[in-house]
Amino acid sequence: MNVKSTVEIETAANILKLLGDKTRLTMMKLLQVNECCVCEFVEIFKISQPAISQHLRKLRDGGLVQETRRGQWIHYSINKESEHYDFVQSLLDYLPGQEKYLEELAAQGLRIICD
Amino acid sequence: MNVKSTVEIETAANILKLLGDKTRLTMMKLLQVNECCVCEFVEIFKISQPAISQHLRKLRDGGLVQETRRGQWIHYSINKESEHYDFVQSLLDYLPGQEKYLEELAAQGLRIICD
DNA sequence: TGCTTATATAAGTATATTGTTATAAGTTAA
DNA sequence: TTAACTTATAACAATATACTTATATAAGCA
Repeated sequence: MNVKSTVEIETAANILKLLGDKTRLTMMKLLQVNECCVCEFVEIFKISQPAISQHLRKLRDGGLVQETRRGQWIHYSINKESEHYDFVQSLLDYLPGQEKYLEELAAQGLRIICD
Repeated sequence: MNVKSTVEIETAANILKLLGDKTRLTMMKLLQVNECCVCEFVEIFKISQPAISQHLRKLRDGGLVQETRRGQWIHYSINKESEHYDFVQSLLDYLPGQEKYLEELAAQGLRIICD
């Protein structure tokens, strides 16, 4: 195992605050293994589209995710270039997979509409 | 390496929210290697004694730390029996040691007053 | 162009969080 | 018992957070 990098306390606290919300944490766990379209998050979570957008903005402002526009859709993915990628991944590795949400979408035929 | 236990998303979000505060995160990092008296935290952080007490209560209610009374002093330590001990430790391992605070106390002769 | 769809931003509100000061409760010792 | 000391709790205020609805922006298409 490589030497573990350290994260300054204040920086770490900010990251943990971002992840200390059920919606954002679930988003991050989904993004750990799948790129997701905003419209998918809107289907998955029981909150409004602006609320989704605001959560994603926080994650993006914190450098944890990045966005890619594909036509009229915007896909979010983990920012692998983040200075704190290892730290975040090690946290996410403790969480159970949240693929159930994607499977539900697939069952409803909603998974592919923005691919 | 042993199989990693998983922490339910909601539980993890609650723990991360607890740790997503600079004061509490620093407390936890200190407790990772030292038992600390409330009075030491009061010296270390630039907030009132009740504010310290309220942070410690949150950590205790979350099961992350435990208290031991020693005469009129109360010492806090990491709760090694916590179901989420590994998860929390793995986070703390990414943070730089905060011994500087204890060294400052020692330099002022305040480290031993409640031992 | 104008219409539809996807996403972001603005503004407002309810609640949560983090601090404060005042006070209570528990321990020690005169 | 009374006084001094340590810590916790209560009450409150300021600020932050996470929603909501309304609206703006951007892309795709008839």
